[in-house]
Amino acid sequence: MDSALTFPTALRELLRTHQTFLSYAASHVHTLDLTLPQFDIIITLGNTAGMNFKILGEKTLITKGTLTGVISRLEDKGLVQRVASETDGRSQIVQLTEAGKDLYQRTFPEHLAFIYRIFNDYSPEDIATLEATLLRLRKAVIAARSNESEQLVEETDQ
Amino acid sequence: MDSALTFPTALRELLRTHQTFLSYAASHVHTLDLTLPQFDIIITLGNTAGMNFKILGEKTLITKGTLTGVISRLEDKGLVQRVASETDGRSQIVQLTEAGKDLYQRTFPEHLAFIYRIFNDYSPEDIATLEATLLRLRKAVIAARSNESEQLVEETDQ
DNA sequence: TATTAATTGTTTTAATTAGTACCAAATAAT
DNA sequence: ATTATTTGGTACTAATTAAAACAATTAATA
Repeated sequence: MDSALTFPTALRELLRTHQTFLSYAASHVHTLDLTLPQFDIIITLGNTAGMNFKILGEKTLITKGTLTGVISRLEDKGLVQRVASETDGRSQIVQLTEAGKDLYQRTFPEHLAFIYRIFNDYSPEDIATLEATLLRLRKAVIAARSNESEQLVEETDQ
Repeated sequence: MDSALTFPTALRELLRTHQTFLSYAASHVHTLDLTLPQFDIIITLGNTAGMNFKILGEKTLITKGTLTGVISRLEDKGLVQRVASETDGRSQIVQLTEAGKDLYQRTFPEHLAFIYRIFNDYSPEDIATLEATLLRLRKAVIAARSNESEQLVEETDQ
């Protein structure tokens, strides 16, 4: 009767796997004297003409407040630059500088190889299964979140 | 030829799923005026006689430096207390206060129900598959990490 | 047109995070 | 018994994070 009284193993495993992966990825990125969020910006901007904070934040999962600081530090390192948008007076376009493009060209393939090493023993089908399993879980969380308001109504008459 | 030049979808999905879950869990925990790490400490200490920083850090995935601050803030709130270990002069035992036990008893079942709502459409087999899929990925990351030194040797003769 | 509402990015605050250095206590090695 | 090493927790720094408040701009509406 006590099996329902513990935190779900699957979710603990999600947290542990996430942490293990981040630390693996960071071990490579730190050799470039960059943090993980900083490198994420570099590879997101690579081979593009740049994008505004809103889009960049959506792609990297970094919220706008944090993004201001991350971009500023990359600007201090001379890797990205802010350019005022011509079409929207509120928008700043972030793009790689020449040094940023150089860094991207030089390090991204090597980083990808480092990351893909994880899937050494995975078949393409295994990878597809992994993606589907994670996507299903994310959608299940979103569904639970949607039901939150209904539940709140139910819980008021206790 | 360009399919290998993008960040793996499966890992992007891992990051997105993780973030979505954390934000879901936080939406409940914040109603208790606690942060996620703080609540994690409370439920880890619940129904135990307390434990030292080392074990507590391993269970919650919080590194020792961070743990000092989290425990101090919970102490300020009167929910946990530090007690010197009787068997090891270096160790501090962290345990719930009466107020902490009250909070745990009152909120943990409700939190679990909130979390388990995610698995509404999962069969027991689905959950087992999810756990196995995540565990396999974590072990694959650990394996890649182990091979890191060998790779470094190979890469020296370029 | 005038007003209101929504959007974009910055700022600020409190907390967490990883990492390093540090201290005291405990254990191991000699 | 002494020395060296390891271990447990704290202190400190730089960076990230979420959240809220804010100014400037744009969009929507009356």
